[in-house]
Amino acid sequence: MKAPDDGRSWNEPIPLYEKVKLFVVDRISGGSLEIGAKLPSENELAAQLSVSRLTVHRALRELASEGVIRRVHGVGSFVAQPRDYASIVHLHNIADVIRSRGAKLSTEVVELSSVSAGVSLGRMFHIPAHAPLFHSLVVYCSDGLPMQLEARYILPDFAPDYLKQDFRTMSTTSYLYSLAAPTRASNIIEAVLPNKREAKLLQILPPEPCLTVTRTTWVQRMLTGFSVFTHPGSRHRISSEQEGKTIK
Amino acid sequence: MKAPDDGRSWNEPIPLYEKVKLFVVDRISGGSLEIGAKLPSENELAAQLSVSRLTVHRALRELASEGVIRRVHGVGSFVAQPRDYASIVHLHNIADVIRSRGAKLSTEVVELSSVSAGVSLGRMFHIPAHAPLFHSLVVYCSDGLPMQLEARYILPDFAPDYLKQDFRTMSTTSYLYSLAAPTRASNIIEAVLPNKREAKLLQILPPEPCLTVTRTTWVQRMLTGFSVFTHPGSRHRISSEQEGKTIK
DNA sequence: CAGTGGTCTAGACCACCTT
DNA sequence: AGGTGGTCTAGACCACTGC
Repeated sequence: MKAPDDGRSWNEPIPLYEKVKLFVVDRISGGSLEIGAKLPSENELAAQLSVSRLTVHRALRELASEGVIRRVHGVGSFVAQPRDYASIVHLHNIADVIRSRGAKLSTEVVELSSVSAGVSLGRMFHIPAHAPLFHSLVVYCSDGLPMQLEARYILPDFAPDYLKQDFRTMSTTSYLYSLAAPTRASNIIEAVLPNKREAKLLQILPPEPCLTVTRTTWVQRMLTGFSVFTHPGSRHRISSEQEGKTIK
Repeated sequence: MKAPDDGRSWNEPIPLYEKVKLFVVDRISGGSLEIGAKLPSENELAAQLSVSRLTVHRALRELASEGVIRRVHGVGSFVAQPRDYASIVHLHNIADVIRSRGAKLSTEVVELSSVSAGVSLGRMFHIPAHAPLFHSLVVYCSDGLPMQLEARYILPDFAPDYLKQDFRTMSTTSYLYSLAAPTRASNIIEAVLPNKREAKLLQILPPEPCLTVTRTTWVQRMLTGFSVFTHPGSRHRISSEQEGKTIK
C-alpha cells in the first residue's frame, strides 16, 4: 500500500496497521471524511490498500478505542465527534489541542536552562545528583488565556541541543518527538492547589484548584523526560473513552 | 480451553482472548504468578490452552496496555508491579482498589431514592423531565478515611430493583455490573473545589481541591447511568500507562 | 437477505534480546 | 543459536444490523 508520510524522522519501520491508521486519520483531518461520515468497510479498505482484513481490523479497533471513529456491529464505522476535552492520550500535547480548536496559540518560554539533577531526580534518571539536566518552563495560552504550565526535565544525552531551540516556534513536545517517540509513558493525574508562582503564571486566583499531569517518558530503557503539566481547573478537563466488551 | 468463571451473570459468550486474559489475571491474583515472574511464552500458552498464538498475543497485548504485565521484545512477558494509584480503567471501582491494597473498606449509604430527572438529566437519558431516576449517594472509606463520594443516577428500566439493594454489602459498581457490563463509557476528569456538603462527607477542609470523574455509561445504545465520583486531592490520584510504538 | 464488524486459526517472516 | 514477542496473510465462521 502507499502510505502517507507521517513526518517521523527516525528510521524505524512503521507497522502496516499504523499506516492504515494514518491513512484514515489523514483523510479525516484532510476533510475528505467529514464528522459522522461512514468509512469504507474493512473489506473495502483491505482491498484498496492491498492489506489483509485483520490488519485493517486492528487499525480500526485501535482508532475506535482512541475515540477517533465509532464502530457499530453489523453497520459500519463512522467518524466520531471530535473531543470537547483533551483526550487522555493527547494530554501532553496542548499546542495541538489548542490549534485544533481554532484558537490562537501563544507560547511564553519562562525558563530554559541547565540545572543540577539533585537527589530525587538524579535517582529517577539514574545519574549522579550533581549531573546536569535540561529544564524548561513554558506557558501555553489559548486566545491569550493560559491553559498549561509545562515544566520539563530532559536528559541531556537524549536531547543535547535542547537549550538551543526556540520553543516559541516549535513546541517542546514536537521537538522531543522529532528526536524519538517514547516507547513508554506513565501519567499521574492529581488535583492540587497551585503555589503563588504557578497561580501568577497561569493567571488564576489562589483558591482555584489545578489539574496536574505528571508524565514520565522512556525511549526503550532510557528515561528521557520527566514533566509536570499544570492546568487551571476551570479551563481544562481530561476525557477518556472506553468501548468494547472489555470495559471494566 | 477451560476458562475460569468470571462471575458474569448474563449469557453473552466471552471471546477466547478474554478467557486467556482471565486465565492469566487469575494466576496473578491467585498468587501462582508473583510480581516480576516470567509468564509462559505465547507459544506455550497457546499450546497449553489449545488456542492460536494470535489469540494469546492479543490477550497479552491488552494486558500490557492495561499495565498488568510488562513485555520485552525478544525476552518474555513479566508480571508488572501493581499500581500505586487507581488506574484510569478502574477509576470507578474504588471498592476493589481499596480492598486490593489490603485496607479496610467501609461504606456509608447517604442517600438511596427515586428523584425526578429534571431537564438536563432528562434530556441526557432521553426521558421526560418529570420521569423518575434512581439516585444514590455513597461514601467509600479506606481504613476509615473517606476516599470517594459517589453520586449516581440510574435509569430505572435498567435496574428496576436498584433501590432494594443493600450497598453496604455489595458495591453499586458490582451490582450494576452484575446486571450488564457497559459497552461504552465516557469519563471526564476535573479539578474542582468541593462544596460544603461534599467537604463534610469527605472529611476535608474547604481549601483542599478534589479530583472528580464524571462517568457516563451505555449498554448498547441505552444510556444506563450517569455518575460523579469526587475524591480528596490529597488522598487520591489517577494513573495511566502507555506502551508500544503507538504513543502519541 | 446481504453486508458489516468480531473473532479465530494455521502458518509465516522478522527483529530483538538474555528481568 | 534459539527463543521471544511483533507483525502479517488468507481463509473461515459467527452475530449483528437494516444509520
